[in-house]
Amino acid sequence: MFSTKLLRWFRREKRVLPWRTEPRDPYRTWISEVMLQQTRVDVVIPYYQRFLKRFPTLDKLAEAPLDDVLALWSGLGYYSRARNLHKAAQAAGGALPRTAAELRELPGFGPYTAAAVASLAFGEDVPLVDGNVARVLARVFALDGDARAQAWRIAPGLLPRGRAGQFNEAHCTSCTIRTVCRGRDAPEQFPEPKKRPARPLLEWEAVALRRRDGAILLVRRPPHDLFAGMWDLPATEIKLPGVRLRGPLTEKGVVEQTLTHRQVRVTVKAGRASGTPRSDDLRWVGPNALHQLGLSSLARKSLRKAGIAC
DNA sequence: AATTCGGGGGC
DNA sequence: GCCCCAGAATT
Repeated sequence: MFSTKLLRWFRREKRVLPWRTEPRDPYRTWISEVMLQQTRVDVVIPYYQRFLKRFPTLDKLAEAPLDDVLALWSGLGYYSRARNLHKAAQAAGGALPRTAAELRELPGFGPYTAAAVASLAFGEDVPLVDGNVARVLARVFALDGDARAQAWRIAPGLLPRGRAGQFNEAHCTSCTIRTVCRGRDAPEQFPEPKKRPARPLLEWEAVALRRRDGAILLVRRPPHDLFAGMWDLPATEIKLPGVRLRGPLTEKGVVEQTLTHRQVRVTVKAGRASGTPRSDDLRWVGPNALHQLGLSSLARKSLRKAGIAC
């Protein structure tokens, strides 16, 4: 009997990745590579489809308001990726540069993404190192210390000239170099496991204020803060200039979200209010507009806890 | 060289 | 609940 797990695996392996068009499109390659940073293929695909539908070209992305870009990124995490994507689209001036060195100048292009776009979409002979490459090379060569940095040093020598794109994208269905792999007998030892940092608890109280017509009061989170630039329920401690509370707040419950470096816990309250916010970062949002707004996953959890579909 | 920045899936 | 992770920017 086949397990459902096996079937799921089989389906995943057969799946067509929508950014692997022929010929390869630089814009699409770029978007997919950025979305795939720290994010699984299965999660990315629907986001990619929606994003490409809304921003089919570099120019469309450059012309779009940042808020629209963040809205399409809502739930994907690491929102600076979206802000940098937008900034880079505007800086590119109509077309992406064709070399890794030049791409590296654009915001959001680190060593990996620059090499990926240059080799996959423009055919440049440059190697790349992602987490997988670093791990494989760490095992094959028994690298200790900073495997990623050493892998970048080794990679150019492994690159078949003229086929960098093909080489960089290849994935191992089976390992054919076991016999020369120096980490074979202790694969878990290479690369050295990282020590995990503590995860301090970050806690605040937020309030879902509803106007008589059902609109919800949302605030834009400040830059350089967690979820920077995303919309959220206002914390009860912040001032709400122009907004008047109508009646008491009632507690609706607690929502939590585990992030890489923090555990976040938000106590959600609800109440009624009215008035005209005297700030661009504070606005009433109709219940039907919530789904097309740049909200973090935690913000959506908070809204649902307050009984608001989003 | 460390720290920060989200989130979901496997078990 | 605890594990993992397909990077970049900042300090």
